[in-house]
Formats: sequence, C-alpha cells, structure tokens
Amino acid sequence: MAAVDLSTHPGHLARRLQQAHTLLWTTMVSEETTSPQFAVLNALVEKPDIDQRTLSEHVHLDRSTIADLVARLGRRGLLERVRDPRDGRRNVLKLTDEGAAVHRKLVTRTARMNKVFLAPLDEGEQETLLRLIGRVADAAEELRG
Amino acid sequence: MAAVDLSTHPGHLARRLQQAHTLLWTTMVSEETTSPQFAVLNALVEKPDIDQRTLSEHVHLDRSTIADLVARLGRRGLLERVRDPRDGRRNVLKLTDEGAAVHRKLVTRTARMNKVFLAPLDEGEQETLLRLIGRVADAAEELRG
DNA sequence: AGGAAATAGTCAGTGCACTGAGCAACTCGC
DNA sequence: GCGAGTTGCTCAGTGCACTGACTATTTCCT
Repeated sequence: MAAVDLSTHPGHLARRLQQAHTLLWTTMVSEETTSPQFAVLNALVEKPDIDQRTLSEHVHLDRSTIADLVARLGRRGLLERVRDPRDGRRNVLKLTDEGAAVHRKLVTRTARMNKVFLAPLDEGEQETLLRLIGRVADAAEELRG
Repeated sequence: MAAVDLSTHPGHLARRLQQAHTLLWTTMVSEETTSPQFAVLNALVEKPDIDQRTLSEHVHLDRSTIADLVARLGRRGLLERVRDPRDGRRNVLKLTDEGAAVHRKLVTRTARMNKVFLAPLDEGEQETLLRLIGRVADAAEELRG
C-alpha cells in the first residue's frame, strides 16, 4: 500500500492549523494565558457565576480538562471557585477583577492576531473558512452530543 | 469590555475541529493508533530510513514530540531505531513488517473516516475547506519556518 | 589538526485533552 | 422519607505538543 497525501486529510490539516495558531498566539497575544484559558475567561464574562459543567459546554471542553484549566486560572488569581450553597455539588466560578482585566487586555490583542493569522486569505475566503469549519465541527459534535 | 463571539475566532474553531476529528478517529479508525502516529507511519512508507529530524519536518511536529511518539511506536514494535553508522547523531527509523501492516489497514479506514467527517459539506466546499486551511497553515509556518 | 559552530537527540517541565473510575450531593419515584 | 438513579466534580492514567537546557557527534574554518 502506497503512502497517502496528508494534505488532503482534514485531521492532519486541523492539527497544523491549531499548531500554527498556538505559535502566533504566544508571540502576539500572551505567553502566560493560553487560547483555551482565554475562552474560559470570555465565557465567564458572558455568563458570570456558572458552574464547571455549564462552562465546559460553552467552550467545548470536557469536565476533566476544565477542572485542570480552572485550577490553573485560580492559582493565578484570575477566578475563584465557590461551593454553591444551593447545590453542594457545584463549583460556582467567579471572575476576579484581575481576571476581568486580563480578559479586557486580551480581547484587543486577539482581534489583532486573528487579522494577521487570516491575512493570507481575502475577506470572502476568511468568512468561508470560518463558516465551513464551524459546520463540520457542529456536525461532528452533533454525532456525540 | 464585553465578551467576544468565539465562533469567529479561527483558533477556537481549529481546536474544535481537531477535537471533533479525534473523537471520530478513535471510533472509526483505531483506538490504539492515533492520527499523529499514523502520520509518522505514513511518512516512513513514503520515505524509508529517514532520521527523526527529517521526519519531524515531514509531519510538522517538533523534535521532542517526535521522540516521544517514535518511542511509543517502537515499544509497540511498529518501527525500529537504528543508530546511523555514517553519522552517530542520527537515529535511522525503520518500519517493521507489523508497522507496514498497521499502516495498510489504516489507509482504507482513514479514507472512509474522512468521507464521513466532511459529509456535511458538498464536494466543492470540501475542496475549498482543505485548500483554505492549507494556505493559512502554510503561511503561518512560513513566518517561523 | 584543533577549536568553534552547527546538528541530532534526550530530558525536565508545563499545558491541553480525553477516558474511566470513584465520591459526594441532589432528585425522583414510590 | 428512603432508596435508586442522576449529576458535578475529582483523580489517575495516557498521549499530544511545546520550550529550554543539556549531551554527543559532526562539520567547518583557520
């Protein structure tokens, strides 16, 4: 069996895309706060005081990953975990002032970075790319919702 | 500062795409052999007896990651690492018969999986998606080649 | 030939991401 | 109101992926 051309394999391309993104992120956005961490901060700005389960659905990460991630952000003082008095299973997540400040700073930087990242495509292509990735990801998540 | 819509962020979408792909891979292709591992096997079918450095360029992974990955494949008997007698720094990688057999088996399965993965898009859109991702990834890799 | 620079690989450390097992707390049905 | 099932979280284990520091080998320049 001959070798296959990986440039026609969406999984391989997805990995390369994410890898390229991570590299650009650390140089243009932040060395301390990663892209998934920003996603968590952003979700907490949008919906304050949610629990980890709800958060994990919002950012599309599983509960174990969220637990690690939130613990790291907690250690850096960007958020607090408070046991829900109404429901003792839940950790209610509260963004600290510092967490909100970090989010504010990164919002502008990510916007700048996204421009650079997508610069090789014209505006129509950029819109197409985002829409097509979204459709494939949505459909796949549907399968194992 | 208000929250941002992550569905317009290519990095977030890239992560979701890769995540969806990984999930489908483990159910449709293999539970033991991951997609990056398949990329390595495939590279060794295409170019036998290369060293880890060359391999890392082919599959777009850095040398530490390759070392781990190759060690795992070696432990499973899918390849062998031989010190190059011509150049004592190099590990020459040799696919075993079993490694070649695993590759053969996975080639057909990945083809099937890619079809399912991209099924939400029509044929033209599929081609567009792969091409656009490729261009963005290539350009970003160019920056820090 | 002999020392400086480049190259291949390893190792430690950090972070993302998943599964599967297990625990504590809540809800529902009777 | 009590037991069964569900839900939220944690923990251990594995694998991907990077940086930065280090070792060993080769190459290149004088």
